[in-house]
Amino acid sequence: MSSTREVIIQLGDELIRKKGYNAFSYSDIAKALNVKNAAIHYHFPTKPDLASGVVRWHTESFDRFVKKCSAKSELVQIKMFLNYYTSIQLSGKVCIIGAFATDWNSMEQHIQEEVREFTGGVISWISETLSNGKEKNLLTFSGSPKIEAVKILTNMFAGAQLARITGNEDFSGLKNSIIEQITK
Amino acid sequence: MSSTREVIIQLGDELIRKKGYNAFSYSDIAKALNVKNAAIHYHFPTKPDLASGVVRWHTESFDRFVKKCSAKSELVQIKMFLNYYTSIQLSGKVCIIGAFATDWNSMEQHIQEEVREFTGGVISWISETLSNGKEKNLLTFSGSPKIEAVKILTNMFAGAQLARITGNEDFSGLKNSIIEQITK
DNA sequence: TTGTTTACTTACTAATTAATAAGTATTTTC
DNA sequence: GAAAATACTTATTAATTAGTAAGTAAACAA
Repeated sequence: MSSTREVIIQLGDELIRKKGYNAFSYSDIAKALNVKNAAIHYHFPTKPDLASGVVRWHTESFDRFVKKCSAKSELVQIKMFLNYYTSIQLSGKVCIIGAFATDWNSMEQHIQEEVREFTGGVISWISETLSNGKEKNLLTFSGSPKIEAVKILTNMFAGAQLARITGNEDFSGLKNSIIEQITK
Repeated sequence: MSSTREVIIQLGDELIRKKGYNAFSYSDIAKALNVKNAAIHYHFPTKPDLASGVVRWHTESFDRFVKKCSAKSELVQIKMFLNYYTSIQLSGKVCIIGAFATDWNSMEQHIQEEVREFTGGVISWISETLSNGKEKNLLTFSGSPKIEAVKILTNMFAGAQLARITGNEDFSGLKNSIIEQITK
């Protein structure tokens, strides 16, 4: 149960989402852990292996999130999802979907598949949550749940990116506007 | 007026928006132009100089866009803006704002300022166009023009990013939903 | 206790990177 | 026609990169 492996994933995730996949190197992680580069290669032979580990961590993390809030009302679930993105924005990161999207064409196909699957899962969850909420008359929106889900996701993940450039004042406005949109 | 300089900017722009700022090198451009690396350094001594040239090109390009559609109705202007993003998506690129946003913390402060100014200009233009359209009863939306502008921009620029991952079917749905939202 | 696995280090390679200096041919300017 | 600017090439540097091979020390398993 090497905890080093987990710490490497955490540091890799932070670097990918703060600096970008192609802007960090194994030595960034090695220096932070006070070990040699080869120690990182021991746990993750190649950089795509580390990327894969990071994506898997997000998949597991999102599964835990879904489980954690499954008992709450649909409105609360969506609000919790928006809060997750707020914490991303406040920590100066971007989400893993956005981080990989811009570097997409420099990523291995294998990693693309994993990111694709993760992203599909997130969109499905939002869609279903919106759909269930509408059925129970807890949520209101026009158009298909899928399109509404994509709208919310793009607002949030580009919101976190945009906040780096223009500051964070717009982000909370964006978030409130989404809640208004699906509750009025 | 060396056209090489312009071609380098075009190639640099394409590489930044297709592969990412940290995923391309001067040799990518040099090979495409069939010249030596040093020839690129002659026109743009450092990589941030090239990034600056690319951002300036986008600023001038956006100014031309604003001028070109200033005589049209506000609805048409917004539609033209959405069409611009559609062409980005179809060409497999992301917009310059999104491209720099994810690599933000690996960019020089000087470049960050230029991107910030460009982004501010884009948001202002959307806001004002929405605001004018509302006054003339051509457009309808709840909330402030600024928030609505940020919503549209995030939908579009994350939409182009997301389309890389999930395919382009969602993008047109997103676009239609925005038009519906501001016209009904 | 012996052997094997784990988690590293040391030491290295080959490739790529951004960047510079010095030289050259062509064009432009005075 | 001389001087200077333009647009490169050749050649090189120093740094960084991802990745590997071989060795080691400690924990663990039979």
